[in-house]
Amino acid sequence: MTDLTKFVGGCESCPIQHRAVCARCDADELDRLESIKYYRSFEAGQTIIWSGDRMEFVGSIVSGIASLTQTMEDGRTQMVGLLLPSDFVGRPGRDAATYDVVATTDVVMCCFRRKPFETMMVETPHIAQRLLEMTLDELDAAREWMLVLGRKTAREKIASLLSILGRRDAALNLAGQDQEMVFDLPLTREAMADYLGLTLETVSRQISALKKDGVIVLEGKRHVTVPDFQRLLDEAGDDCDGGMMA
Amino acid sequence: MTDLTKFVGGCESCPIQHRAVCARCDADELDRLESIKYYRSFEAGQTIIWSGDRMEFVGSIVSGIASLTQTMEDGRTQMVGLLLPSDFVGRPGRDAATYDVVATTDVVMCCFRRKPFETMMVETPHIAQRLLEMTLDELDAAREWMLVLGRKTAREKIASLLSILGRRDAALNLAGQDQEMVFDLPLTREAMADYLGLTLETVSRQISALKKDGVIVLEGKRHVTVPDFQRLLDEAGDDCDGGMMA
DNA sequence: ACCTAGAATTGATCTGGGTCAAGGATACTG
DNA sequence: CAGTATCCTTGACCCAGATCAATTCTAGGT
Repeated sequence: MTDLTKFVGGCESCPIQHRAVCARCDADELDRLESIKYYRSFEAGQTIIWSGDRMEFVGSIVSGIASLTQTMEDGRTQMVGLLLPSDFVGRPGRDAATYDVVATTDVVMCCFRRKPFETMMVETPHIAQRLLEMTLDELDAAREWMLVLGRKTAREKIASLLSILGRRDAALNLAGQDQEMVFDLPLTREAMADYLGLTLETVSRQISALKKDGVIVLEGKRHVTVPDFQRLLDEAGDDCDGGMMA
Repeated sequence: MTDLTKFVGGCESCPIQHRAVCARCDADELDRLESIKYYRSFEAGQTIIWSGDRMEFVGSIVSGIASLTQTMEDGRTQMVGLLLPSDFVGRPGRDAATYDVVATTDVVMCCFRRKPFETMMVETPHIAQRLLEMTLDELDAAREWMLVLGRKTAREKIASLLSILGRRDAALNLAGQDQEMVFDLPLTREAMADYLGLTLETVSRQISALKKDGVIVLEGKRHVTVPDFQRLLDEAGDDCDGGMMA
């Protein structure tokens, strides 16, 4: 269980304060939020919310990675969202969850009791404004992903995922652009397959192929080095940028 | 060119007034909107907005169907959204369009000049609230579609699309649930293929197969009858509902 | 150091849907 | 009412990625 005491100090030391749903709130508003908020942690693999369950809270990912997943009766599953620190979980105004939310790594969440949060959303435009912004970004990311799922080859899909993960990591670490890019894969091969609409065998084969071709260098199974990021983008089939992940 | 005079009467006679982004506005707010609004019509096949272009306006689809489309350099295209009457076009706060918007049928739009609209959004929470609601719905639809693109077979994809189009039509015509469902396909085979991540040949083959198996009855190439909607849902692989389209 | 279990790789084979190609069906135009 | 353009269907063949089946890594745990 992750130690939560380091967070209870309050919002002024919160690592996601500038990007989360509360980013625009002033001191008063943060005070009100504080009264309906609590922290929870989840271990890797644990399901945070089951699809169909009543949602008691909404909230933000503080640290770790979670995934939104949809499953058909016969077991086929598709990941429909990757939730990173500062991303918002839950849908105000809806009683029941529509997707499974699963902790991919250990996760700490900042939760708000749902009903009071919804009330507050009506009264404080700062929250709704920020949530709209974040939701529009997520919609863009989802649409970017529809192109990946619908039209890209397996190799392009892997390259797309790696470029997103790498870009995200670079943004976090403030790394320079042209230098070598290094990061750890936060996903298992199976999770990547669920994200990409592939089988885990195909994921494995394509990663091996990218390694053989020198597009990436692997150290162990998870540690990735990208010697030439532009090369990776070319492999992803992205004309220019390759889209963002919220 | 569609006759626009029937709309200039104002918002009180607008067919989408209860579902569009202005749905929550009171009379004063509608007056303000009126001052920055104008109607435009587009013919089937015409591109309403080009990806990368500066966006001069945002707005609502009043009648007709448009599609959001993404294209790779080599020509592969993926439809990432289907815009129906009352759906919102454009992203406030963004200068350049990220997708092509193409009129699938003849389309009439209610446009707002972008800059004044953005100003108004900050000042009148009713607009932002409604837009948030609509964006969340679209995000759900996009995620539903990711499952279709990533994990469903060609036959399931076609059945999914038909069930969405049928459901939408039924909602519009207030038809009873258990009776026969009849509607016209608003999309060409190629547009369906672009939506489903398939080729037009596969779309044609699967439609023929569904016809042969009695899941649907075709009259001409566009007029569809669904004798048993539950059967269609089963073919779509949807456990219960099959998801909504904004 | 050994044991176990999940994660990953790699090979062999199969198949759903893509590709290429040849017509049909409508509908508009002159 | 032929001429032609668009949309659609159908057939033959092929290949990317799925499926089935072993191994091989790697990280804990004892």
